Amino acid sequence: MTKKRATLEDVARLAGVSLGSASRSLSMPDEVRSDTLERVQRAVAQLGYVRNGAAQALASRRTKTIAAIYPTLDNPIFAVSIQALQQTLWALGYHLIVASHDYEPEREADLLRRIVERGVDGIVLVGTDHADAVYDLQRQYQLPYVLSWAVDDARAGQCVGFSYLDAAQRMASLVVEQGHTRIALCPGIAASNERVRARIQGTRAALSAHGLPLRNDWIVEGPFTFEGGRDAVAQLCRTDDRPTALICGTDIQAVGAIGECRDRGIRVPDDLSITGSDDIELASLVEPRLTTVHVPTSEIGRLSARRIVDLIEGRSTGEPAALQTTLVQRESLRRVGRTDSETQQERRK
Amino acid sequence: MTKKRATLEDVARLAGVSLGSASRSLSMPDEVRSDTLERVQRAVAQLGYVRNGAAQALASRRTKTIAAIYPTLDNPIFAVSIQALQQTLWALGYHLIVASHDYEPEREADLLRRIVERGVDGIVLVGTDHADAVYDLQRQYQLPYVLSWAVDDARAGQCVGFSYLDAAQRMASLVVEQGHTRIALCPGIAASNERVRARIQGTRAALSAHGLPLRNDWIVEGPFTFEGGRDAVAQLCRTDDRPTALICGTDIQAVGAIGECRDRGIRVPDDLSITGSDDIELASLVEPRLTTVHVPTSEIGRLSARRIVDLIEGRSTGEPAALQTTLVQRESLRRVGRTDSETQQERRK
DNA sequence: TTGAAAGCGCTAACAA
DNA sequence: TTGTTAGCGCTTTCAA
Repeated sequence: MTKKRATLEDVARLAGVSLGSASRSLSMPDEVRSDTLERVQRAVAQLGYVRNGAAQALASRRTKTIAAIYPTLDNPIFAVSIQALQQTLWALGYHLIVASHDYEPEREADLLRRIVERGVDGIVLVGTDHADAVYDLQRQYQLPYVLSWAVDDARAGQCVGFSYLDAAQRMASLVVEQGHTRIALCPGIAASNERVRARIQGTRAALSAHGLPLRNDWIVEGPFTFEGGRDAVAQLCRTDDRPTALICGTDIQAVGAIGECRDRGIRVPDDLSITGSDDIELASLVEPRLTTVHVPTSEIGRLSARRIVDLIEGRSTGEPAALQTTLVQRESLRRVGRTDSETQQERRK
Repeated sequence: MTKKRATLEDVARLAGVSLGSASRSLSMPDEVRSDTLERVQRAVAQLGYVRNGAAQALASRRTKTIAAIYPTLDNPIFAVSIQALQQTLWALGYHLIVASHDYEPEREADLLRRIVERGVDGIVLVGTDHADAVYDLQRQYQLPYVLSWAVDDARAGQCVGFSYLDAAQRMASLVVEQGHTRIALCPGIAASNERVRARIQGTRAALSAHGLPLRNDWIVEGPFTFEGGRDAVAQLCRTDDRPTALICGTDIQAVGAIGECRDRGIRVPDDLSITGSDDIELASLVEPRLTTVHVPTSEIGRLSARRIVDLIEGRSTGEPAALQTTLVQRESLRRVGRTDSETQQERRK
């Protein structure tokens, strides 16, 4: 039973062909005569032969595997995107190695080092903000790479994402248009995260376009977790000088914020409007349902997979530069100074 | 710059030692004299040498990578578990390849075939219910494996999980103790999923222990999604003959069910009590907060990682057989025939 | 403790 | 189209 795994040589011998022909039958079936192919296939079946990936990788210098490094795998936004990435990659014949650095930039370089050592054909990263060591490794080993969740004119060919700046700007404008002037922001943690900085910048731009300030003490940084949202509300409650709207960087934070409001007896949206971003499935399930911006989560995974494979296989990539986002209006954001029933009437028109 | 990646031979030459010594310096540093080691290390640093994983794998027959096949990567329960699995595996020096079969048993065998071909040192699967082809492959290639989210006396050494039967039984008992007699179940989809079947069995056992039936038309199978929970409520609403409690197989379904109830004007828990399972973070954020069973999600990932590595490295695994779950009582389950304020008073005692 | 050398199983260039 | 053969870069006996 455990008679040592069969090798290609065994297959060739049994099929009565050369090693080369056997190899070709598997890798380029149309470059061998059909009867050769058939004999090899029969031998393969008979021996229950399976390729040895390591040998193949060593000889061909291609591992058929991609590594993806995420901040974390359990944020739903990434989980959904990874699912699409993985499915697409497998369909294209690639394996996916995943790793996460927990928002610690130095860890990312360590991970990448080990990934390089192990050998992969390409890497998928998140965003543009990486330690120099990361880019150094990429360059040194000529690793094809894709920056997902990012747009960057200088590296358009390797980016798959949307403009956080634009999304933040539009959301903030919407909030202002609803009559809010006292607006707080819970954007995430800005250090080593250009997406968070873009959010702050976009929000600030929108507010100042309407002559409103974005107060520094109302920019509450915190992690992308339910807890992060809770804490933001807690912090804003420290004084009586409170905002009427809280723009959160992610739906997760927004849901956490809503939970904290409920626990504190703050009515949403009556006392405080709250908005999110991402439009995760949960956004339309919480009470009140979340006003948010819909982002193409799965699409990013799918396109990142295609893009990295195109890059590896030397195909030109004809995908559009930046993906679109759309505002989704639900009940968690409310026109200022208006009662609930008025808002509902408005919505019915 | 792109002067061809350095090999161990280059290192050996530069260090003035043999290939063998260079190799040993990297893999078994205490089997070489310290000055040899030092010279090799210097050469490694100078050349910026990194191992070639494929060559190493080919020669040593160890890939230092584990593959994990999940039903899906974007269910929060799996995402959290994968995060822990991945972190622990990396800390132990292993890479993680992930794949998902979307609850299609045949796909799992295909994935595994490709994984075997590629070469991994071990695999992590979910549950015990797998196509014969999966176990055949495992056996044929002598692949060390761990069944996560499972307990099975016959394979205790490869299982890391808790008893779904027991958990379901205790939850159902709790519901009965709250005075419910009309109890529906939304357990997931039973085909190819022993965990779902255990839930049904456990629930039925608990009900019949109290002389109650589990009506077949109140076992509403559906996917582990928000939508699955919504649909369950929708289906139960088709007639006026309705349950007073709905036990969901996962918190995700429970949250979906609560959302559907809200949309239909069904008050939870007043008109319908709803319980979940898993105790995901969200469970305590929704309104009403979810009564559920807490399961050791991260622990399963962490222990699965340790277990598979122990198995691979021939260490004996001294972990406890089954992990524990605990009931978490919150507001979504309510004593029958009691008003909301009474329940709250009860809770205060 | 070290060096020499034989593979590991496959691909790809070359010749036939 | 096929066979031959030289590696791919490392690990691991085996002797020294």
